[in-house]
Amino acid sequence: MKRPDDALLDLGRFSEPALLILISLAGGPKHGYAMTEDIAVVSGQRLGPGTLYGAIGRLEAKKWIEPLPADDRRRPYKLTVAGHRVLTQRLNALRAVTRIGTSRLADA
Amino acid sequence: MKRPDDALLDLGRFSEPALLILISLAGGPKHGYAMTEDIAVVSGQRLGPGTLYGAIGRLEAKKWIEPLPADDRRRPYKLTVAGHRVLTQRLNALRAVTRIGTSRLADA
DNA sequence: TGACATTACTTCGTCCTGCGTAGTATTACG
DNA sequence: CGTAATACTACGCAGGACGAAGTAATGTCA
Repeated sequence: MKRPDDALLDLGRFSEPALLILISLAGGPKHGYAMTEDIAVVSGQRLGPGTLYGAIGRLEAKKWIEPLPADDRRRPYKLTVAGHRVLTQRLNALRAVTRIGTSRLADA
Repeated sequence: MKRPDDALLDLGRFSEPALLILISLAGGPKHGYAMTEDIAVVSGQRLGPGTLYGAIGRLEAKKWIEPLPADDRRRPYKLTVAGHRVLTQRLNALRAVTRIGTSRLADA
Protein backbone atom coordinates (compact mmCIF):
# COMPACT_ATOMS: atom_id res chain seq x y z
CA MET A 1 0.00 0.00 0.00
CA LYS A 2 2.68 2.50 0.90
CA ARG A 3 1.92 5.94 -0.32
CA PRO A 4 5.26 7.65 -0.05
CA ASP A 5 3.79 10.83 -1.47
CA ASP A 6 1.91 11.51 1.72
CA ALA A 7 3.74 9.89 4.56
CA LEU A 8 1.73 12.35 6.59
CA LEU A 9 -1.24 10.08 6.55
CA ASP A 10 0.72 7.11 7.75
CA LEU A 11 -0.52 6.87 11.30
CA GLY A 12 0.96 3.45 11.61
CA ARG A 13 -1.63 0.75 11.29
CA PHE A 14 -4.40 3.04 10.51
CA SER A 15 -6.11 1.76 7.41
CA GLU A 16 -8.78 -0.13 9.23
CA PRO A 17 -9.68 -2.49 6.50
CA ALA A 18 -12.61 -3.84 8.45
CA LEU A 19 -14.36 -0.49 8.63
CA LEU A 20 -13.76 0.22 4.98
CA ILE A 21 -15.11 -3.15 3.97
CA LEU A 22 -18.25 -2.71 6.00
CA ILE A 23 -18.80 0.72 4.51
CA SER A 24 -18.24 -0.68 1.08
CA LEU A 25 -20.82 -3.39 1.61
CA ALA A 26 -23.23 -0.84 3.05
CA GLY A 27 -23.44 0.39 -0.52
CA GLY A 28 -24.65 -3.02 -1.66
CA PRO A 29 -23.24 -6.54 -2.01
CA LYS A 30 -19.85 -6.81 -3.63
CA HIS A 31 -17.10 -9.31 -4.17
CA GLY A 32 -13.57 -8.72 -2.96
CA TYR A 33 -12.08 -7.08 -5.96
CA ALA A 34 -15.03 -4.72 -6.32
CA MET A 35 -14.54 -3.71 -2.70
CA THR A 36 -10.94 -2.80 -3.42
CA GLU A 37 -12.08 -0.52 -6.20
CA ASP A 38 -14.88 0.98 -4.19
CA ILE A 39 -12.67 1.57 -1.17
CA ALA A 40 -10.05 3.19 -3.35
CA VAL A 41 -12.66 5.68 -4.54
CA VAL A 42 -14.16 6.28 -1.13
CA SER A 43 -11.00 6.50 0.94
CA GLY A 44 -8.17 6.98 -1.49
CA GLN A 45 -6.41 3.89 -0.29
CA ARG A 46 -6.01 0.63 -2.07
CA LEU A 47 -6.01 -2.49 0.08
CA GLY A 48 -3.65 -5.23 -1.02
CA PRO A 49 -4.94 -8.77 -1.28
CA GLY A 50 -3.46 -9.91 2.00
CA THR A 51 -5.14 -7.10 3.86
CA LEU A 52 -8.43 -7.37 2.01
CA TYR A 53 -9.09 -11.07 2.08
CA GLY A 54 -7.65 -11.42 5.53
CA ALA A 55 -10.10 -8.89 6.84
CA ILE A 56 -12.98 -10.38 4.87
CA GLY A 57 -12.35 -13.76 6.43
CA ARG A 58 -12.40 -12.30 9.93
CA LEU A 59 -15.56 -10.34 9.27
CA GLU A 60 -17.25 -13.44 7.97
CA ALA A 61 -16.13 -15.41 11.03
CA LYS A 62 -17.79 -12.74 13.17
CA LYS A 63 -20.96 -12.98 11.09
CA TRP A 64 -20.86 -9.32 10.23
CA ILE A 65 -20.79 -10.17 6.56
CA GLU A 66 -21.95 -13.29 4.75
CA PRO A 67 -21.25 -14.83 1.37
CA LEU A 68 -23.83 -14.84 -1.38
CA PRO A 69 -24.23 -17.62 -3.94
CA ALA A 70 -21.14 -17.25 -6.04
CA ASP A 71 -20.44 -17.76 -9.65
CA ASP A 72 -17.19 -19.61 -9.43
CA ARG A 73 -14.92 -16.71 -10.07
CA ARG A 74 -16.35 -14.00 -7.89
CA ARG A 75 -17.15 -14.30 -4.23
CA PRO A 76 -19.73 -11.70 -3.32
CA TYR A 77 -20.61 -10.75 0.23
CA LYS A 78 -23.32 -8.79 1.91
CA LEU A 79 -23.70 -7.13 5.28
CA THR A 80 -25.56 -9.12 7.89
CA VAL A 81 -28.00 -7.47 10.25
CA ALA A 82 -25.34 -7.65 12.96
CA GLY A 83 -22.81 -6.09 10.60
CA HIS A 84 -25.20 -3.29 9.85
CA ARG A 85 -25.65 -2.64 13.53
CA VAL A 86 -21.94 -2.72 14.25
CA LEU A 87 -21.21 -0.32 11.45
CA THR A 88 -23.88 2.08 12.65
CA GLN A 89 -22.47 2.17 16.14
CA ARG A 90 -18.92 2.43 14.92
CA LEU A 91 -19.73 5.35 12.66
CA ASN A 92 -21.52 7.12 15.48
CA ALA A 93 -18.58 6.67 17.81
CA LEU A 94 -16.22 7.82 15.10
CA ARG A 95 -18.28 10.90 14.37
CA ALA A 96 -18.33 11.83 18.03
CA VAL A 97 -14.58 11.52 18.37
CA THR A 98 -13.77 13.34 15.15
CA ARG A 99 -16.10 16.15 16.09
CA ILE A 100 -14.28 16.66 19.36
CA GLY A 101 -10.92 16.42 17.65
CA THR A 102 -11.93 18.95 15.06
CA SER A 103 -13.24 21.43 17.59
CA ARG A 104 -10.06 21.15 19.61
CA LEU A 105 -7.97 21.89 16.58
CA ALA A 106 -10.13 24.90 15.86
CA ASP A 107 -9.74 26.26 19.37
CA ALA A 108 -5.97 26.04 19.34
CA MET B 1 -9.38 -3.41 27.93
CA LYS B 2 -11.93 -6.03 26.89
CA ARG B 3 -15.41 -4.72 27.10
CA PRO B 4 -17.50 -7.85 27.01
CA ASP B 5 -20.62 -5.80 27.53
CA ASP B 6 -20.48 -4.43 24.02
CA ALA B 7 -18.67 -6.91 21.90
CA LEU B 8 -20.47 -5.14 19.12
CA LEU B 9 -17.93 -2.41 19.14
CA ASP B 10 -15.03 -4.78 18.94
CA LEU B 11 -13.99 -4.30 15.37
CA GLY B 12 -10.77 -6.07 16.04
CA ARG B 13 -7.90 -3.70 16.47
CA PHE B 14 -9.95 -0.64 16.25
CA SER B 15 -9.09 1.52 19.20
CA GLU B 16 -6.51 3.53 17.40
CA PRO B 17 -4.61 4.76 20.35
CA ALA B 18 -2.55 7.05 18.18
CA LEU B 19 -5.51 9.02 16.95
CA LEU B 20 -6.94 9.32 20.43
CA ILE B 21 -3.65 10.54 21.83
CA LEU B 22 -3.28 13.17 19.15
CA ILE B 23 -6.81 14.36 19.78
CA SER B 24 -6.14 14.44 23.47
CA LEU B 25 -3.04 16.57 23.00
CA ALA B 26 -4.94 18.82 20.62
CA GLY B 27 -6.75 19.95 23.76
CA GLY B 28 -3.47 21.05 25.31
CA PRO B 29 -0.27 19.40 26.61
CA LYS B 30 -0.76 16.45 28.91
CA HIS B 31 1.20 13.68 30.49
CA GLY B 32 0.36 10.03 29.91
CA TYR B 33 -1.98 9.41 32.75
CA ALA B 34 -3.93 12.57 32.03
CA MET B 35 -4.34 11.38 28.45
CA THR B 36 -5.85 8.13 29.67
CA GLU B 37 -8.42 10.08 31.65
CA ASP B 38 -9.15 12.49 28.86
CA ILE B 39 -9.47 9.73 26.29
CA ALA B 40 -11.80 7.83 28.56
CA VAL B 41 -14.09 10.83 28.66
CA VAL B 42 -13.86 11.61 24.97
CA SER B 43 -14.14 8.12 23.57
CA GLY B 44 -15.43 5.94 26.36
CA GLN B 45 -12.44 3.67 26.20
CA ARG B 46 -9.63 3.37 28.67
CA LEU B 47 -6.20 2.61 27.25
CA GLY B 48 -4.04 0.31 29.33
CA PRO B 49 -0.45 1.33 30.05
CA GLY B 50 1.02 -0.96 27.40
CA THR B 51 -1.19 0.53 24.73
CA LEU B 52 -0.80 4.09 25.88
CA TYR B 53 2.92 4.36 26.43
CA GLY B 54 3.65 2.14 23.48
CA ALA B 55 1.75 4.47 21.21
CA ILE B 56 3.25 7.55 22.84
CA GLY B 57 6.73 6.24 22.13
CA ARG B 58 5.92 5.66 18.49
CA LEU B 59 4.34 9.07 18.10
CA GLU B 60 7.39 10.69 19.62
CA ALA B 61 9.67 8.74 17.31
CA LYS B 62 7.68 10.14 14.40
CA LYS B 63 8.00 13.65 15.81
CA TRP B 64 4.28 14.10 15.91
CA ILE B 65 4.44 14.78 19.62
CA GLU B 66 7.32 15.98 21.76
CA PRO B 67 8.14 15.90 25.45
CA LEU B 68 8.02 19.02 27.57
CA PRO B 69 10.33 19.73 30.48
CA ALA B 70 9.17 17.25 33.06
CA ASP B 71 8.97 17.33 36.76
CA ASP B 72 10.34 13.93 37.58
CA ARG B 73 7.09 12.15 38.08
CA ARG B 74 5.03 13.31 35.14
CA ARG B 75 6.10 13.27 31.54
CA PRO B 76 4.05 15.78 29.61
CA TYR B 77 3.87 15.92 25.84
CA LYS B 78 2.62 18.39 23.30
CA LEU B 79 1.65 18.17 19.65
CA THR B 80 4.32 19.21 17.19
CA VAL B 81 3.46 21.22 14.11
CA ALA B 82 3.75 18.04 12.10
CA GLY B 83 1.48 16.28 14.53
CA HIS B 84 -1.06 19.02 14.23
CA ARG B 85 -0.97 18.73 10.47
CA VAL B 86 -1.28 14.95 10.53
CA LEU B 87 -4.22 15.10 12.87
CA THR B 88 -5.97 17.66 10.71
CA GLN B 89 -5.62 15.54 7.61
CA ARG B 90 -6.57 12.41 9.44
CA LEU B 91 -9.72 13.95 10.83
CA ASN B 92 -10.67 15.26 7.42
CA ALA B 93 -10.18 11.86 5.85
CA LEU B 94 -12.14 10.28 8.63
CA ARG B 95 -14.99 12.70 8.28
CA ALA B 96 -15.19 12.07 4.57
CA VAL B 97 -15.29 8.32 5.03
CA THR B 98 -17.78 8.36 7.87
CA ARG B 99 -20.03 10.69 5.93
CA ILE B 100 -20.13 8.28 3.02
CA GLY B 101 -20.68 5.34 5.33
CA THR B 102 -23.52 7.09 7.09
CA SER B 103 -25.27 8.07 3.90
CA ARG B 104 -25.01 4.55 2.59
CA LEU B 105 -26.60 3.18 5.72
CA ALA B 106 -29.38 5.70 5.37
CA ASP B 107 -30.08 4.73 1.78
CA ALA B 108 -30.37 1.05 2.50
C1' DT C 1 -5.55 -16.01 -32.77
C1' DG C 2 -1.95 -14.60 -30.15
C1' DA C 3 -0.22 -11.34 -26.76
C1' DC C 4 -1.05 -8.51 -22.91
C1' DA C 5 -3.79 -6.35 -19.43
C1' DT C 6 -7.31 -6.91 -16.16
C1' DT C 7 -9.99 -9.35 -13.04
C1' DA C 8 -10.18 -12.20 -8.92
C1' DC C 9 -8.45 -14.61 -5.54
C1' DT C 10 -5.04 -17.88 -2.62
C1' DT C 11 -1.06 -18.61 0.04
C1' DC C 12 2.69 -17.39 2.71
C1' DG C 13 5.59 -15.03 5.91
C1' DT C 14 7.14 -11.05 8.44
C1' DC C 15 6.74 -7.19 11.31
C1' DC C 16 4.51 -4.28 14.27
C1' DT C 17 1.06 -2.91 17.27
C1' DG C 18 -2.49 -3.67 20.57
C1' DC C 19 -3.18 -5.09 24.95
C1' DG C 20 -2.80 -7.21 29.33
C1' DT C 21 0.04 -8.32 33.50
C1' DA C 22 3.12 -7.30 36.84
C1' DG C 23 5.87 -4.41 39.18
C1' DT C 24 7.70 0.15 41.18
C1' DA C 25 7.52 4.51 43.27
C1' DT C 26 5.34 8.68 44.67
C1' DT C 27 1.57 11.44 46.36
C1' DA C 28 -3.01 12.07 48.56
C1' DC C 29 -6.38 11.13 52.09
C1' DG C 30 -8.91 9.81 56.11
C1' DC D 1 -0.25 4.92 59.01
C1' DG D 2 -2.56 2.18 55.77
C1' DT D 3 -5.04 2.32 51.61
C1' DA D 4 -6.15 4.32 47.24
C1' DA D 5 -4.93 6.98 43.43
C1' DT D 6 -1.31 8.68 40.53
C1' DA D 7 2.18 7.82 37.04
C1' DC D 8 5.03 5.10 34.86
C1' DT D 9 8.37 1.02 33.26
C1' DA D 10 9.18 -3.51 31.58
C1' DC D 11 7.79 -7.63 29.45
C1' DG D 12 5.67 -10.74 26.34
C1' DC D 13 2.16 -12.83 23.53
C1' DA D 14 -1.35 -12.84 19.94
C1' DG D 15 -3.21 -11.26 16.00
C1' DG D 16 -3.84 -8.26 12.37
C1' DA D 17 -1.80 -5.31 8.53
C1' DC D 18 0.70 -5.66 4.66
C1' DG D 19 3.49 -7.04 0.77
C1' DA D 20 5.14 -10.47 -2.55
C1' DA D 21 4.37 -14.10 -5.43
C1' DG D 22 1.61 -17.11 -7.71
C1' DT D 23 -2.57 -18.96 -10.32
C1' DA D 24 -6.20 -18.79 -13.39
C1' DA D 25 -9.91 -16.98 -15.99
C1' DT D 26 -11.65 -13.32 -18.77
C1' DG D 27 -11.32 -9.34 -21.74
C1' DT D 28 -9.35 -6.74 -25.58
C1' DC D 29 -7.16 -5.29 -29.46
C1' DA D 30 -4.52 -5.66 -33.44
